[in-house]
Amino acid sequence: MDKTSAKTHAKRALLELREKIINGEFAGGQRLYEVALAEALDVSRTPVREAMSRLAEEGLLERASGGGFVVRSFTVADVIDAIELRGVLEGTVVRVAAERGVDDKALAPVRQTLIDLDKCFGETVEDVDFPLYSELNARFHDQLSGLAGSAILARELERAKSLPFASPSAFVPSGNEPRAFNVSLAIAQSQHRALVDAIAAREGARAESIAREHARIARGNLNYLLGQDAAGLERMPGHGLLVD
Amino acid sequence: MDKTSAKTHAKRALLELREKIINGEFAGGQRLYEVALAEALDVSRTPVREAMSRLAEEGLLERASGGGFVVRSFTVADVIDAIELRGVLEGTVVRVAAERGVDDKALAPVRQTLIDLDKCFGETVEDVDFPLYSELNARFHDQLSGLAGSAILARELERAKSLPFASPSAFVPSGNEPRAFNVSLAIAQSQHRALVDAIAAREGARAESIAREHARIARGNLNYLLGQDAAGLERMPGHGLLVD
DNA sequence: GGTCTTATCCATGTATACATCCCTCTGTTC
DNA sequence: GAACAGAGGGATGTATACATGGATAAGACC
Repeated sequence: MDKTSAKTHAKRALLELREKIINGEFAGGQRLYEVALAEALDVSRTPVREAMSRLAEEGLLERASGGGFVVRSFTVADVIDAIELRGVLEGTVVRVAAERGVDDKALAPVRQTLIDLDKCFGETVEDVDFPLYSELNARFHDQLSGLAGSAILARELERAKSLPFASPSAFVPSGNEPRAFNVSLAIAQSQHRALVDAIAAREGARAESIAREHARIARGNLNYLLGQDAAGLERMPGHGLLVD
Repeated sequence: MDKTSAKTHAKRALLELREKIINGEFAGGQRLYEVALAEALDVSRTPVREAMSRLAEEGLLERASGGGFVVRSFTVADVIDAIELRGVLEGTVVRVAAERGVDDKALAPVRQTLIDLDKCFGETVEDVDFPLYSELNARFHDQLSGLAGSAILARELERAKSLPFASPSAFVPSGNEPRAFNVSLAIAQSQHRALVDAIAAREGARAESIAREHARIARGNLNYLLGQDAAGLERMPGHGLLVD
């Protein structure tokens, strides 16, 4: 959706503000002033307040004690915990899905995504269709959310994934990465298959532990980026939210 | 805090609306209209919008697709899942706390709460100080949240506990309950002790599984209430949010 | 009689004027 | 020189008038 064509001013303000925050145009911890933003976005304070309120729901802003909003800031430790949380919640969803049972009909689209994901891998380790993998990976994880048939669990998992660096596709390499980075994609895909098998076999504990380990790939990739120069970490989605 | 003395109209509206929702004055799924609420609360639409936005953050309201808010509604299955979620998140916090280590100084106030909780139990099974137990139990669980030293995990756990029926003290009996109900309090307290021991011994897996099992007591008590007549379920906090 | 169109109403969206509160800076007094 | 008081400015809080858009009902035409 083109952000300039959003139906209401509040929606447009929401899209623009979210983009600015994620792109790091505001420093983590920085306070946002209604009047200044209203002028910058060329709307009145009312839709700005509405947008900021929604961003607080998303977890990108925090309400300040004396009123107003500040950009939420994250340390590297927070990023690690957010990834851990996502893994725990995905693990819970797939465990519960396995325990309660998922019929083949509901599992079919997930299996189709697995087949599509396989097609991202070519003859050699270097030959990977990164953009397609990233898209299909996101689809796979989205499909997982609903498998437990629990709106409560799905909702909180979606919430956990909404932080840009906690998204399942946050650390998918963009190409020309070290060999080990590419190999991790093949490992991830084998975990995808094992996960679906465990759900189908109603092996809840296995499904849960695979999901948690799967999220650890993201943490590993984060650690790799941390070992690079400063420019490396800047490739992390939402790196502008980092402080320290 | 007296709700009539809140600093701003928005805060007062928030307190009053939250109370009305939890007490079931609005049916689950019912749409809330700004103008009607503004008149009922004797403020303008602006603070009402502000309050509703915060209630949406809390999870008591949902934003409707075409704008506006509806009271979030829960089925019994949702209540079960919310309790499960709380157990999973508490489990994660205590596991991570155990893995990362908690020094004695940080654990001391938790141990003090354990000692205080013991004092709630008298000579006989029937002799339990319910109000005090409920208060101290809430304190114990609040203290757990911070043990992992993770703001991210603590925040999401607090969020999960904010649904009235998912709170750790939601199903603490109020007195004159069947013997089995009272016994469950003693079991819960023994789990409290085992939990703290596991954290101190850095036994993450044990701590996690105890926390999950501990949450199951709430589910058991819910099932007990479901087996009673209709009046039984009405003693569940937030029963007004239930549909079906 | 059915369907399409139009008018009206009601709810939220938006802008804006004004209120209020807090913080800061300055000036005066002891 | 220090401390308190008052003034001023800037931020959010609030009320309200008006805009907009969707749903619904009524009426007219086929």
